[in-house]
Amino acid sequence: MPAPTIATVAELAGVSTATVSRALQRPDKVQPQTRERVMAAVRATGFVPNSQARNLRSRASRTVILLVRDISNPFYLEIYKGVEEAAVEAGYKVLMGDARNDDERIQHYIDMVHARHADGLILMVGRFPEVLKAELGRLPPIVIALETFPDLSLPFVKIDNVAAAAEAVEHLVALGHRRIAHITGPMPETLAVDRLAGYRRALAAHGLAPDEALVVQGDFGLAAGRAAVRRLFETGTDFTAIFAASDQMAVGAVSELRARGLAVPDDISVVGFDDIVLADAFEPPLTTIHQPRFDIGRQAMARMIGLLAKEPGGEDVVFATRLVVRGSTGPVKSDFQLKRRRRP
Amino acid sequence: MPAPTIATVAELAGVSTATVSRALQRPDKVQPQTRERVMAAVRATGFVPNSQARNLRSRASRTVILLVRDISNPFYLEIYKGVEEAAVEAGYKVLMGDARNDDERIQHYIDMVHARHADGLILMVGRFPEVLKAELGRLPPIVIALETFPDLSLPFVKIDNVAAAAEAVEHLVALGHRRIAHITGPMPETLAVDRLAGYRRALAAHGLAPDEALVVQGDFGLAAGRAAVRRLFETGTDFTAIFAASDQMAVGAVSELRARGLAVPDDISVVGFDDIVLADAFEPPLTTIHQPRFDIGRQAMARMIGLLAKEPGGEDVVFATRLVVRGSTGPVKSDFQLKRRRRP
DNA sequence: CTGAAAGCGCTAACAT
DNA sequence: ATGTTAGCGCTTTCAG
Repeated sequence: MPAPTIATVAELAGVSTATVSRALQRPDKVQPQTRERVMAAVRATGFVPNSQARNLRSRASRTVILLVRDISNPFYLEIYKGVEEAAVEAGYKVLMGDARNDDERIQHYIDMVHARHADGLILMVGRFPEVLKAELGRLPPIVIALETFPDLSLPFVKIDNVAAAAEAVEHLVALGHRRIAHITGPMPETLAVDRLAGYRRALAAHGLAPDEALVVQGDFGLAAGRAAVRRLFETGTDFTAIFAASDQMAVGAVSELRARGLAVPDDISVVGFDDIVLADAFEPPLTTIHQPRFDIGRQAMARMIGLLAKEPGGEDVVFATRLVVRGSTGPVKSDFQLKRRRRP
Repeated sequence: MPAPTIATVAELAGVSTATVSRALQRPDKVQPQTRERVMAAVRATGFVPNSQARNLRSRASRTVILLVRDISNPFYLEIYKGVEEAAVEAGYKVLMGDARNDDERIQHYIDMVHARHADGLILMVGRFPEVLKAELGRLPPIVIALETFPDLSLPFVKIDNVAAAAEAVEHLVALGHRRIAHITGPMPETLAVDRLAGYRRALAAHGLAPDEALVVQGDFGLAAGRAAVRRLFETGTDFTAIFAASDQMAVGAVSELRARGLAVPDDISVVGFDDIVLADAFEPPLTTIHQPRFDIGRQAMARMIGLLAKEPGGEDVVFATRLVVRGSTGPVKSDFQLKRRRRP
């Protein structure tokens, strides 16, 4: 037998299809006893409304695309969880897209909004997609999460990266470190720029002269952390601590330091950023900046729902971060120069 | 102005809407020059087909739900990537659902198939959902990935867990270990059962007597790895190596061993399962079983696409795994008992 | 090869 | 409060 439609239910309940629709969508618009008859018929037939027909008519898909920079980064998992939970509660679906910094893929996901596969876009990508710049006038509903694009005034949910980075560096300074290296994110993305600014601000606040040799560019990935440490050694730069703009890079840095016979934190202290799931299981447990990922996800989706419902309110939110001090940072060692010479 | 529809294009091209539809869907069914006129009109209007209207008519959603056991496990990321890539290529979308071992959530995702939000289900959950058992006769298209449910004959993509687990244990035996503990997955799920079977098979193959005190149940999560080690100590069980049924548990176990003053691999060797992204950045780098996650994801989606297209073929696939030997395993130490007494 | 016309299953507008 | 009617935008017969 074919799947029951609204007409099947209407016939069985002895009402019109419009009444069935109303009983299901706006129960208060129909008399209790009629509603009960309809509900009984729904149960009897096992009717499930066809969402496509409904969406076609109501011109909505009740789907949101979460477009992330790089799906391989476990950082996004907790965010997705928050987004998904808020979505399910509100009867929305979430498609997660992997931007891979690839314009073609980004275009693909944006086209999906035009093709009515999705109603809106939660962006967590490093730069504002070129394809969207072309049509700034008629953008689909967009919420920016974590990232920011200074020129645009779009609703956002984020953290204060400058302050968080400064806090991380303050922590190292308080431990006596003076030669603090920084592994940045991919410049000139705002995330990377802001964290670098926080690093510089903290140094300046303590009268420490900036040294460009201490700043190495990365891309948030594990391999970049390793490469950055290699580079610091190649340039013969002295340092006793590293502030990495992501945990993945911090982990890579620790791994490379160790390969060169240096101990963390005994020889070099390392601070990360993100507090990924395995940060506290790592050896040594990683000192890092914790972000309330789940809440960020939930809030981003909540804003999106407000946007789609054309509700007036909706405040941009800046979430608080906190420094989590674990085992990868310790007091500076004065005999570092000696140890350094031992390396192969 | 409202979004252009197929009628807008038809008018501009001076053809009927049916011809526009054909030019777009089955270009070979329309004369080259007509097609060119249509395409020009499409470009001129910026027309994007409304997927909802199309799907309503063609009774498909071109969407697949990937239902995973626990989204927090980074293990699934690479699988998702594989699924998503195959999906995008074939014009499909992927919704990732978090089962959380919660029947209500699972029900929610299954309802989505009935409501035509999705065409099929790729299952990566520990047990076959109760809600589906009730309707074994008219199941939606389902592909089982990684997991297996012995009673059901559904298309699957998996690895040989028994053989892989046996290989892991063989490796420990070859290093001289005789007292090898095993931290299982959640019993009685097939994944956990199979890996335990592989562990036992390898022991038996070398004439090592099974000892139930060496087997501790876990749930694949980090905390379970820690708890399992605590339990081994509480029961006063002797062991020189651990085979954990997941990397997350292996990491938890290492962390707990270290907290008790034991070194890995000097005092205890540890083998994991999965080869998660951070496995080789971990200290010590984790010896583990590598699974071709991306390919498993791709293949699962490929099978689903075949299923939906009602193509005849479609072979069940068993992917090869491989043992990756890193730093967390080493030769057994004979003075282990002595060290053991030093612990707090 | 192309056009006319009939829906897919639902909801919104307009009646009553 | 309920019913009637008219589509949403597309694909798919069926004719020609």
